[in-house]
Amino acid sequence: MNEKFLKPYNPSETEGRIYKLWEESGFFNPDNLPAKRYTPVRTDVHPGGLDARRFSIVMPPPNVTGVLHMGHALMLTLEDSMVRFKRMQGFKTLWLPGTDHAAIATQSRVEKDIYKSEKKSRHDLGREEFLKRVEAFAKQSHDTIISQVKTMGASADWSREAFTLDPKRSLAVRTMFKEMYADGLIYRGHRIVNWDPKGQTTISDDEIVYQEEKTVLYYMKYGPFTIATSRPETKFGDKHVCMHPKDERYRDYKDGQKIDLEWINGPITATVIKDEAIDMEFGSGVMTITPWHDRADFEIAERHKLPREQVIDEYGKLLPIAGEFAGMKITEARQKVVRKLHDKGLMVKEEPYTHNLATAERTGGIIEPQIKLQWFIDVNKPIAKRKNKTLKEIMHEAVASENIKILPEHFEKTYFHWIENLRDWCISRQIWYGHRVPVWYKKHGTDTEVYVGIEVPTGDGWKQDPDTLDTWFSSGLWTFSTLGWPEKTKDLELYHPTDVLETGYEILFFWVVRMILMTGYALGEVPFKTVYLHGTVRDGQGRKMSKSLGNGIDPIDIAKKFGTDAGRMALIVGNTPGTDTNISEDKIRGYKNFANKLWNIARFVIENTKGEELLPDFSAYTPADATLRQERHDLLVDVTKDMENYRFYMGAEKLYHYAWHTFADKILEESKGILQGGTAEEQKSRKQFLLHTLDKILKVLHPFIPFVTEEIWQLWKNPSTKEGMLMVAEWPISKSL
RNA sequence: GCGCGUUUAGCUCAGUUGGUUAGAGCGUGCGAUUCACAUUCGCAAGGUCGCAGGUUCGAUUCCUGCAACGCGCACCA
Repeated sequence: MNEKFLKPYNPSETEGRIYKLWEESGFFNPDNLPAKRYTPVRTDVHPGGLDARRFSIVMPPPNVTGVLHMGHALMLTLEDSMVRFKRMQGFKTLWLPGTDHAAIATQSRVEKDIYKSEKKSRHDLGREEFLKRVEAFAKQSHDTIISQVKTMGASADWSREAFTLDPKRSLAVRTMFKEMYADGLIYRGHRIVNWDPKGQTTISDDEIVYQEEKTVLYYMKYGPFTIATSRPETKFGDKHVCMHPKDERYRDYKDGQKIDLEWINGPITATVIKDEAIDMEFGSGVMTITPWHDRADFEIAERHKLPREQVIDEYGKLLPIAGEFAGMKITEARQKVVRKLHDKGLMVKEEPYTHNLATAERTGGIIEPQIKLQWFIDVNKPIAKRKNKTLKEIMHEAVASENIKILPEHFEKTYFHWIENLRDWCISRQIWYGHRVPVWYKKHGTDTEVYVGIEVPTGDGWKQDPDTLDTWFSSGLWTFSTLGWPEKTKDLELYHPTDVLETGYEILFFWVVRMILMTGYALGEVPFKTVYLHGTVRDGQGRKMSKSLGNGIDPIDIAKKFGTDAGRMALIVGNTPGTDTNISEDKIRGYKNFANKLWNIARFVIENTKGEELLPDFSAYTPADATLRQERHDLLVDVTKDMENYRFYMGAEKLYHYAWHTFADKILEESKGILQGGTAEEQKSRKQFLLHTLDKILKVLHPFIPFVTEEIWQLWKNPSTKEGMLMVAEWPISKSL
């Protein structure tokens, strides 16, 4: 027996070495898996001769913005467990890793750093220099993240690693943009968008976070009417007063009627507008509209073809239309406008009011709706090459047809609900880091020629659109851009659609739906068959981990302190899909002890079976051992079912319980007597049972706790070839259930 | 406002299609332990399965209503 077993299991001495062993074997790459077991050609199942027994997952690419957190650790643990399980089952298994450039997040992070150290803005540096800085940061951050992903034991194929902004993915992005433009799905137009004054860019509806704000609702005199607003500082240009056509209180006022009245900065002429969008119950049932800075107002103005005027600039300051208030920040202007309204006798009353304030997810900036010329994806346009279905319909059908299953199932309702409310997707961003919009303009007198293409146009005078694309545009292509699209590669044919997309539920709308959209459009198929959504990892008391609370747990610290396996097991057990999970050092410590328990189980079995070889076909078990063998078999069948049905939380717990409280506590204890006082037959039977059980336990636990199981396996079996590694050993329940 | 989820032991949570005495980990109490175990083992205490109805031979599980908490979406000036 190896001397190592005389000491407790030491993860920090083991894990790096074992990972290296796996990596050097080449088996992370499915092309290198031993042909005999992994490439049964099943032309009957998959016409064209491709291997039907293949399994693929693309890794949700971590952002190159920071370091690995517990959410990543959970994602990696679940996916690695799936991948290792399938690999052992003999599937040609690909787990394709990568990272995301995370445009806004990365750019704002670097901007902040530069401002801190040099007091310079990106404009001080210029586009080219700034991008150099971002790329340097991204590179460094990438290296950190990747090494941390490896620390978690991820058996991903690094030879296929991708980055959302590398040349191949950029080609995919430009190709997609061009195709969608040609099909009329991508268009450019003046629309009201979410403007983030802090980040100096538009953002999509999904990048908004609403925060409750206690504020004041001001009632003001507007000629014969009383109007209510929480934002008096935007009202300078309001020259249209709206009410519901059926509102009896205002039946004497006709649509289009002109009314002269005294307003903030002097007399104006207002026009009456009747529109059904007005809520008669709210306030006085009358409102003025500010089409440039409010979506609902914008829509009313569109319906009635009303002029629109900008009141607030891109930095949140008032424009000359505000008269004496021009140049002020809106927060400052509000108080002064209120005072003036009081002075002029236009203020009727003030009421406390609670509403939701829209803020930018990444920068925290307060969103100011603005009308801007932007690029959009039309989600309601019939697509000729997709049987005249719209993108909305494509997304809806993918899940309604059960071509995609979402776990847990109730998220399917949330998914449909989201699609119903979906508006055109604004994809252009006024930031510098990211995929530049592949559109070039050339002026011919007053006309502008537009070129949309993959390559830079030839000839002089072309200027590229300054904007970049929403980072989710490139992430939306992830399942197929990573496999080589737009080229028709063997990988694409073999591994797409992927089998599982495993990610956090908070990212369902950002990412999962956009992959379904992009893939449905580009390939006419689904990007994956199953979506497994995991919950948020919280602290031991169920609080969100945050810097300010200081309650964060760093997966890399955990790996050092307790071992990666302990952290992985703690993340798996009791963690059902879609539900948040609490994790504490106490829980992790428990699984560190489990790794050590397994270590000692191995020591006991090896020590007590000296001279006995594991006989694969042994069947001369005593009746008692035959019963134990049947129980073990039933358990493994059960666990295999759990694995195939994504009940990892349950499979892992059952194995933990069996290994510790059945095998160790009962069977090993009982074996002490048999091995000393039993007959030769009894001893032989029991030794075989112990050897077989250790062998199988190591195999089935390997997907969850790969390091300690592989280490024991290596010390015990001392395999002469890399094919003898536990990582590629055969799953003990042979048939797929 | 619309929708979704949760409510089970002191704490954190499981409980797959309704079926014996409802489970785990941690914690607590008692005992054992140089014999695989940087510890471990044995035993024990502890639950009206949120509340009220309904379906059923039988409900923690299915249905309805209510309550508390959490989340998502939308938003009214």
